Amino acid sequence: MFPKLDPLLHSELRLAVMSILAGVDEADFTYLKKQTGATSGNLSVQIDKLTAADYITVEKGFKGKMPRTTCKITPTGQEAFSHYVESLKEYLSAGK
Amino acid sequence: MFPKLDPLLHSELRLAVMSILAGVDEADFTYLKKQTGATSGNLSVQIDKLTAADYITVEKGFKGKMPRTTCKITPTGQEAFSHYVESLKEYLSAGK
DNA sequence: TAAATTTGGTTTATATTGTAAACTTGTTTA
DNA sequence: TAAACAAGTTTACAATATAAACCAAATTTA
Repeated sequence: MFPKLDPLLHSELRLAVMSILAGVDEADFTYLKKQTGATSGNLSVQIDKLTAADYITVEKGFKGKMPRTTCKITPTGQEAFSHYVESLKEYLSAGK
Repeated sequence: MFPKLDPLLHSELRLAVMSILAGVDEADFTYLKKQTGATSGNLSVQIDKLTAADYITVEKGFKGKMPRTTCKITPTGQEAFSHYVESLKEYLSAGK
């Protein structure tokens, strides 16, 4: 009745990040930070976790002279995100 | 863009409990335990938290000779649950 | 009827998480 | 060249979730 929710996605910030990445080709650290309102530290940690799970990939480069970190969702990540959304719906609709 | 999610509801077990209670008049401990698959200890703790927030009320009585704990959602709880569902939708649909 | 088992929980301890604060490295600006 | 800023990372601490241990009363069984 209540499917287990992927703990990696059941986190406010990681979910927000995945939600953004699910809709765009790629997004960089600063963009994610602005959109989510997260602190750099928190964002950095959560990006690491998503990367470790192969839900996203991170590429580090430079924009001019400033470092730039670009994130992209992977197929695994897309799949996990969709699955999470489906699971969650069972929780939300159970009350109806 | 990404509203803050009520931390009390953004928890797998508490969400499941609230989801059940949102749909019925009342439910007792054992029923909640069966439906959610939670351990007694975990369920007990989470019920306490929901009670402390006045999201649910708990009534203790007896069914025959055995103790029985009955839970009911409060208007505050209903409201918080609805609000959570609405907030969450913004996360889930952002990727579209 | 005494011992073992089950029911219906609560308390406590521990492992996991989330998050903020402090730090680093390099860049721009006054 | 000193101060302020950008883009992150590391670290330390607080909050959470969860399992394990415990408890009391009722029921079953030997």
